[in-house]
Amino acid sequence: MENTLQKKSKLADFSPIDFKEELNEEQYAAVTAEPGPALVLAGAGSGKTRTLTYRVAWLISQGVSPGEILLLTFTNKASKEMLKRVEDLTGIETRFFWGGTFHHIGQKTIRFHGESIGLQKNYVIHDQGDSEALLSDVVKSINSKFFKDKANPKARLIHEIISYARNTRQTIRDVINIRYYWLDNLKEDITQFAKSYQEEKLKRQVTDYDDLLHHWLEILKTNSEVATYYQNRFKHILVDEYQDTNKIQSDIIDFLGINNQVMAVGDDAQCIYTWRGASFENIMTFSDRHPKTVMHKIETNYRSTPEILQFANRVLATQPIGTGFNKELKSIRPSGSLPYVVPVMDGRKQAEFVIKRVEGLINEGYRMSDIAILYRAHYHALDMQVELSRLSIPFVITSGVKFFEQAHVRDLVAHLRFAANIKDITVFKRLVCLLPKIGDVTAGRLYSLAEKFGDKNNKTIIQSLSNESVVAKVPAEAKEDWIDLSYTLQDLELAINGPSKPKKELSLFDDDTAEEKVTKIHTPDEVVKIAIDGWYGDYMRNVYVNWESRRDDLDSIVGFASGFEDMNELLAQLILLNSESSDRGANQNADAIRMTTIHQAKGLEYPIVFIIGMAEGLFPLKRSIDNDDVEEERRLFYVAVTRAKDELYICYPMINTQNGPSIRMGPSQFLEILPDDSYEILNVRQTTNW
DNA sequence: GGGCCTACCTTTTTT
DNA sequence: AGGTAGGCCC
Repeated sequence: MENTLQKKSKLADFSPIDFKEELNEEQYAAVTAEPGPALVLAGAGSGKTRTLTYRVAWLISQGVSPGEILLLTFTNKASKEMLKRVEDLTGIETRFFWGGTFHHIGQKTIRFHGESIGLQKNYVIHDQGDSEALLSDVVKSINSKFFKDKANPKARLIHEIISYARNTRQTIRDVINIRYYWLDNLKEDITQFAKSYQEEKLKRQVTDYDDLLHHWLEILKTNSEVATYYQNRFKHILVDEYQDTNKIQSDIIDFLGINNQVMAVGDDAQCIYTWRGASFENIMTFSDRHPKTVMHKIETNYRSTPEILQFANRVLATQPIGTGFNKELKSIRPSGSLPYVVPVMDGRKQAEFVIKRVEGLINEGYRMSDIAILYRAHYHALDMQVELSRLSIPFVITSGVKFFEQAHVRDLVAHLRFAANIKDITVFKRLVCLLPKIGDVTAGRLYSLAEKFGDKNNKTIIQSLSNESVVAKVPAEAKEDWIDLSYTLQDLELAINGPSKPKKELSLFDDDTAEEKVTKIHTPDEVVKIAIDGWYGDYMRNVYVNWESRRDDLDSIVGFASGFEDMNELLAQLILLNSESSDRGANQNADAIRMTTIHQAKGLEYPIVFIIGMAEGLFPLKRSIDNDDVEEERRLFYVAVTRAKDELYICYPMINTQNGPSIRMGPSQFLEILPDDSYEILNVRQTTNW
């Protein structure tokens, strides 16, 4: 009770919010809804995030404490945006809420309660690459010749199948029957691989992304005390982008929301993650699973001109009948120009057009940061990037090479991860394979050797690495590096865990509490610094021509780490935030053109939007057409279109020069199907003087 | 057998 | 720019 009052007084420092004044009627109804299950259908640009954040503020104003609210989102970007706006609005720091992506909250729950399913607090998360590497090892250990047969799928595809099965909670047999029928003869093998893979991960104390959801649900289901705690603790569960939840995510929400406290917010027309198991069935059947659900529709669009909205509505109207909830966005803005469709010769000409038009827009008074260039796939933006760089036009690209996926960043993080969890042989291999003459096989052998030596002599694996008996088996050319690396790892192990605890049970006479005081456990940023100053810092100088800029990247991780108190939390974030893009070309906050994939632009808005590569085969992608996934691409197009506030340009190259011989292309079927008066065609040759 | 080097290809989207 | 198959060397 006192606690609640304190939080309220904090809010009181802020000017009180006049909910009625600041929201429209539709929004107000959703924001102030009575407790109970609610489904908020909020169309694009209708103030979905606004509604969500005001809902939080409303709940706080009603005496709910931040700790009783769970905020779930789908992507890091959405989560960051939402938490920031909640903080701006309520003045309450975001750390008082449980908020973040599903994976983030799952990770946290497992960190607290993982023992019951066999995971220690120091378990480590594997990213895509690690997961595939481990799976590949598992497959080889079961059938050493499996990958020798070129007809067999690669680890990547097998992982994709296993992942899809888990996210949709289907058996691997079913998934293969439906989506991978050509692998029919491998059903049993892959099922076996999946089982062993699962066991191996547990043994190694690692999880992949999917485990973060799976173990989370598992803990809730098998541990009624924990389940009851969270079910009662979270008085309000708010789920953003509900249309993009997959089966396991909706199961988690349903389970946590047993007391009818879920408010799901979403837009079925913007479901664009079915390839990851998202199912807009979830949103369509929400009220069946949550009886007495109150539905709120928010359809007033504040973002776009009537012309752009009409275009968007027409795109939706071309969906097959009965695909989603009926909705029609209503604009309140004054009329603007029709969307422009711009045929261009090729990627180069497309870039030229965009740049020329950008110059015009700047003269009209727009800022660079008002302009976004959206595309279906990273590689569609290649020409664009080249031209912008050539003319030194500032741009921020939130796609392509991801910061945390670059080799040197992963290498550095591998040090920390291995020191934190020495059972993780996958990450060990990644590290020592950097040394000359050490490959996958030798790395595995050396690991076993150190493990055995450690067991016998009551030392950790890392302590054993520099022992003569192990070093003796290291290839001559690698010895020097090996020893340096060992010392660095030993420093890290000490810095992370403090003085070594003997691996076996403590003897009765050990006074480990006294020991703890001798060496302090370092903060995460200090640990990162140790890693950079260790073996790797020297190594990278010899390997990378541009080692200085890479070194800067690593140094920036020290800064990132200083925001963390707990090493495990830092490591989890380093993996889960891997979509955090590097700010190449310009600073994130700089006045620069934004370039992103449509997926990453979801939830964002820009005065001016260029959609490039709007040709049949590029958007929808040929592959989607082949796989019968065109409807999802259409929703994606809808998302792209509804990002625009004032002006929308849709360009399509007529010749594809990407790989090999030039191929003629036509406009996207999504354009062809629209009535002619939905847009205006711009003939580039006649419009050279904007 | 194991590792290295070169040429090729990768991916559609994210955690 | 990073990962990988195929050919070659130890």
